[in-house]
Amino acid sequence: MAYFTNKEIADLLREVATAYTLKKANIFQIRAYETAADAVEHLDQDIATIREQGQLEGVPGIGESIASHLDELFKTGNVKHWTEIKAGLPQQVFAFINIPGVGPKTALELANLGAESLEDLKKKLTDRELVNKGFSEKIAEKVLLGIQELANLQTERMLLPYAYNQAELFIEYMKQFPEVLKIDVLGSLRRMVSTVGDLDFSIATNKPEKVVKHISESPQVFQVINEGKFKVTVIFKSGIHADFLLVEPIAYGSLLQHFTGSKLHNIHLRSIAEEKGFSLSEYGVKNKKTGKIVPTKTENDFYKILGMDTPPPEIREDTGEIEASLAHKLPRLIEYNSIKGDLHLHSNFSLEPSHGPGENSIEEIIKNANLLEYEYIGIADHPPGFTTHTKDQIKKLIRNRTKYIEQLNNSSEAKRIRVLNLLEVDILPDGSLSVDDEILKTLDFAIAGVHSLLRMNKSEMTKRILKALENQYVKVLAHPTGRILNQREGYEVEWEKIFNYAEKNQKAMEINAYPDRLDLSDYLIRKAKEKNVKLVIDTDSHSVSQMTNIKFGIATARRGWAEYEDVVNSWSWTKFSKWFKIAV
DNA sequence: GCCGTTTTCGGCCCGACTGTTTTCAGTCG
Repeated sequence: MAYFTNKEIADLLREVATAYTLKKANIFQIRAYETAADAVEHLDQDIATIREQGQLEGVPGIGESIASHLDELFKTGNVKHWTEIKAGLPQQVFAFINIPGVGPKTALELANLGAESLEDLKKKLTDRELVNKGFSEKIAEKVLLGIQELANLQTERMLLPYAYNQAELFIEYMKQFPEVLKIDVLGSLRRMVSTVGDLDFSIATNKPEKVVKHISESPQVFQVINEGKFKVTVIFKSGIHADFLLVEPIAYGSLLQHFTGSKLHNIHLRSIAEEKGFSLSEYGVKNKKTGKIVPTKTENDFYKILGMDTPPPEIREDTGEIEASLAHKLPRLIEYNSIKGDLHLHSNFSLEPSHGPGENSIEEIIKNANLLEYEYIGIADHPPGFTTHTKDQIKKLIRNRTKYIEQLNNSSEAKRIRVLNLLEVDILPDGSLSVDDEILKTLDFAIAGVHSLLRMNKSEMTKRILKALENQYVKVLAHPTGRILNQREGYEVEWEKIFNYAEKNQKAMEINAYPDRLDLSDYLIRKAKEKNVKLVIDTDSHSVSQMTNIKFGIATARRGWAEYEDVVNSWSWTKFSKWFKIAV
């Protein structure tokens, strides 16, 4: 048995596509491998797990043949058929195709001219050795830039909030320019994917030349990579890559639709259009009989021509939204303004917490919660460390905070907002909690999370979490998978068991909106929703400035198809307190 | 090689930009 990550499998599939391309195979066979590579790369779960469950062929883009090859790969570590296809091609070709701007043909040409590795290629391009052998000078320059870019690419993708804020800044700047009639961010950022590679912008304008010039000359731009009449690619001084697509206002909706993607959504959409006699592009919907293109001003117009409702950008991943749009049965996703309270907030109350205290007082948090128009909030500090404090000390410290919160709730100033007395307790390796029941019962409820010994096998971790959830005072499982984006995968858990238990026993799963968590992931949110498990969206703020991160948690919930009924803290206080069995 | 409200065959998304092409190939999104 061998182990492969999704990325590794995607790379292997692309290598086969490359080999097929160079051996002039059927274009559709090549495309099938490329589609499969994209599908695997964008999966939100482990392909190895999917295979264990016998579900490989359920992945759109993977059919009987590729599924059996993948099976062979996992069993033996390689695939005979793929080795045969790749036979006779220089190995370095498969390294060169990773260079932006270099495809199969160029990669092979470079290898045939004597470049033996990326390092060697860089040297031989810089020395002009390959140019002297007849390689195009201009392309050589592009390849050198590409090699530089590849080095940058191998650093991590941007976290969603960072990408979002960077895009907002540039949009503000562009809006000052009178020829920019409309500007939006597109691509994975518009779909609110948890990490973002580069930024795409759409611009409606009647003077594209002027706008192109304005972008190229903007003080934020470090380098212009490509500059056409309707398309500009630049690198910002921040190192971020950005594409700008320009179109006249009458076709703006088509452009928005086209570059929001996802790619898989669009490919599926085009096959639907094909059946109906249409052809789709960023310029509009073309009637194939008359050859006439109908530009669409809005996305709604675009989808309407196809007989569809407009799916929210967050769910355009070809995971059922196209069928739902056609049937006019799209989910009514939770809205960005529908959260009534953030339950996971850390204050600076002197509780001598075991880890990270918050920066602000409970009063400051209340003030901010009022600005966000919340009805209730949860102060969920970490409890005092049980290794550094005696039981009596812990009890006393928590009692102090309980009294303090009671006073706040009784004072006239806090009347508008109900402050919940919570703690974020640790789930210890054996599934017990870091705080005794005697103390937990003085709270409104407890949020429990795994913070130590993250590497545990799947069934032990499942037992550990289940045991914690069995505690009657624990109502929420914090950041359930423990993933840290760009740093570590979540721990492995038998989610089906956890979700079944949670549904039966009124335990909520948290969607933690902290920028590098976004945990649960969109994929697991959808699984939870299908089991009718309730969710809460929290920010885990350690400073009041972080409380606006809630929108990224909502976005992730929307990506998981979550609706109002699924998210407990989108409910009014009356309904919310009833579900949590909080004495009013 | 994948896929199916024309399902086991016969189709398969669409266009911009670049380079060097004088009508197109390669790459990208």
